[in-house]
Parts: sequence; structure tokens; C-alpha cells
Amino acid sequence: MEEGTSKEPSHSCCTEDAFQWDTREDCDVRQILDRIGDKWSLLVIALLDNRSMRFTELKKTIDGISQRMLTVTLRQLERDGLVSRTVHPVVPPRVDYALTPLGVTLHATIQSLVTWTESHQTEIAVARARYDAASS
Amino acid sequence: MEEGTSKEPSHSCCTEDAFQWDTREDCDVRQILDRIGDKWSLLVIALLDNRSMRFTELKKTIDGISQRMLTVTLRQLERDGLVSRTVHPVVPPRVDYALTPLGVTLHATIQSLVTWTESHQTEIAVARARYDAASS
DNA sequence: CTGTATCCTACGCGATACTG
DNA sequence: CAGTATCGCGTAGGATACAG
Repeated sequence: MEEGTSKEPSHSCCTEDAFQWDTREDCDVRQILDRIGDKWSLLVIALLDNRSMRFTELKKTIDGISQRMLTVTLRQLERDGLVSRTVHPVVPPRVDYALTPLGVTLHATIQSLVTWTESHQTEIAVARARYDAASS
Repeated sequence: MEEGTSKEPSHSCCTEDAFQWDTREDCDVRQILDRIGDKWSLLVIALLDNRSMRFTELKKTIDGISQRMLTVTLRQLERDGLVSRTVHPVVPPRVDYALTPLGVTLHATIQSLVTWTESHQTEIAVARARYDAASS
């Protein structure tokens, strides 16, 4: 429904070989980047690496996430086709979440982001300390 | 200003070779990921690719960013050692922003995220449409 | 041009309670 | 167990005005 935006969706964000992509607010890239940039999506995708996890399992693993936000986040990811939701008709209910093929391709990138963070956290800590010291 | 987090930073986020990284809220990875996940940082880093840009140039390029948020974002990135700030003592003032060597290493990852987004925006749009249609 | 200082609102998100 | 529904707060961030 809200697809019918008369707004011209920027189809080509890359000009030639240069990576000068579109920065308009209504750019698809921005839309998706915002999703990735929310508080939990990235965590969930990173965690859902080639194995499926149950709702409660995710909730226990991700420190600090509320029931509500886990649900909301999973729904968004499901809507984006990144995560699959499988309901087992048993009692008590059991729901498994896993990455879709599309989700897997994103996971690779996410993972490299996490890896980068792990590799450089010390440098960042040092930089922060220096900055704070200098501005004292 | 008073950013003095006395919170114990978790030192080891990686257990062995497994990529089961720490998900605690006070984990460094989470701290940095949160920074990356804010509304503008990612955009700025992506834009600052191997060339320096002036304040106004950034502001014009990033659609929708306010003066305040650009300043705040740049300060954070500078504090994290990802972006360098060069003030030219001329009048009117001229300030150039550029990626530091550390920032460049992050840029590569960010760029792959942007590229992924560009490559798969159609799939996501389709997935969303299907999801919305199904839940009608 | 490149900021900084206030003010103020929207909404992300947590807490809690309830349901199938 | 796996949600949904409500309420309410904190704060990210926009608007505006002022300054070096």
C-alpha cells in the first residue's frame, strides 16, 4: 500500500564505478540502512548464524532485550525477508527463527562489521581516552 | 561531556575461534555497534571516502541532516579516532574532515554494507510487499 | 563558514499485565 | 512458550537563535 509512493525511488544509486551513492532520505539505501541501524536487528542477524533459535533462546542470549522489542525486531526482519519464522503446532508452542538465504548474504557483511569492531576496539578506546584527555 | 563511563568494559568478547561473541550490554562490541547504528555516523563514513570534505559540503550532501546532528556526529567520530578534523586558520573558517587510517579500515566494511543494500533492495521490497499482502 | 546553546517534541523502547 | 496490548519515560534529534 505505502509502496505507491509517487516519490521516485532512486533506482541507480551508483554513478559509474564511483561509489557516490544517493543520500536522499527517500533513497532505498537509507531506508534499509535505517533498519540495520536500529538497536537490535544487527544483533539478531549476527546471532542467527546458520542455526535456528527459539524465541526464548534469543531472548536469553541477547542481554537486555525486552520481550516486546524482540518480537518487533523479528517481525521486521521477517517482513524484510531476512529471517524465517517457523511455528511448530505443538503445545507449548515452539517457534524457530532462522536466516533466509537472503539473510545469510547479509550475515556475512554483518559479521565482518562485528569482526572489525572486535579487532579495533582497543584502538577506539585509546582514541577516546586521548580525545577526552585533550579536551579536559 | 561527562561521558565518564565507569562501567567495566568486557575485555574478551570472542571465545576461541567460534564467533559466539559477547552480547552483554556493556560489551565493547555493543558499545561500538551502537555508535555505528546511530542515524548518521554510517552515512558520514560512507561519504568520506578517500577525500576530505568541508562541513557545509557534508551538510549539503547528506539530505535531511541538521546542523546540530552533523556536528555531534562528527565529534563522536573524531573522538573514536575514525575521522580527522582539520581547521584552516582563515577567514571565513574552513574545516576539513577526512577519514583517519582507522576510519578507512571501517569504511571498507561500511561500503560492503551499502553495496549489499544496493544489490538486494529489490528483493527486500518484494519480500515486504509479499508480507504485507499476506497479513492483509 | 562553522559551529554552540536552548528548547521542545516525537518516538523508540522498557515495564508490566494479560492471552492462546 | 510465545506472543499482544497499554502505558509511560528518556532521549535522540529537529528548530531556532546566537557567536567567533
